[in-house]
Amino acid sequence: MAYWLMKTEPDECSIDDFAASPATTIRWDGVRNYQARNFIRDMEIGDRVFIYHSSCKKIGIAGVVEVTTPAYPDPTQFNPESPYYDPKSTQDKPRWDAIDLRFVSKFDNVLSLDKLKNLTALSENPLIRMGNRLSVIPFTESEWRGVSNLIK
DNA sequence: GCCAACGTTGGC
DNA sequence: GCCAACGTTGGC
Repeated sequence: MAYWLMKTEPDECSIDDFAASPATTIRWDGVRNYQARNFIRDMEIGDRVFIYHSSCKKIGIAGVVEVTTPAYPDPTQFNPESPYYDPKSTQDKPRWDAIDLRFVSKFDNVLSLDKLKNLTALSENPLIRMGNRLSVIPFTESEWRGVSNLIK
């Protein structure tokens, strides 16, 4: 099992959307960055994912979800109506992948970026580096544990 | 709303 | 294949 962090603007999709229907999966689509896509392709069923709320009031990690499918072609890339439409994608050669996620837990309080910056376990993690724009970030087990230890 | 960081595009 | 221009991300 591997560990990850995915960023989202809570207006778009937040931990509450997962918590609202804990038995249902939500498709994580619209990733349009090659590095992030490659990480999505590495994901496996059962992997754990921190949900990170960005560009909002309470910036930080809000909870945990799990991967319920292997990566598959992101349907929004084929849809001209979608903001994520990519005219260069074809059914034969899709460029972008999506994944399905299901609720695991919501933190009582969002674990603030400030606290994450002060966590030694994360000192090497790109999340806390200034100007970092990667929306899917792999976590080592010790990074994951370091964050999880702050929740309790 | 500002602006630094940085990925992507496109002309050469 | 270089690199300037441009667009987007995301914290503040």
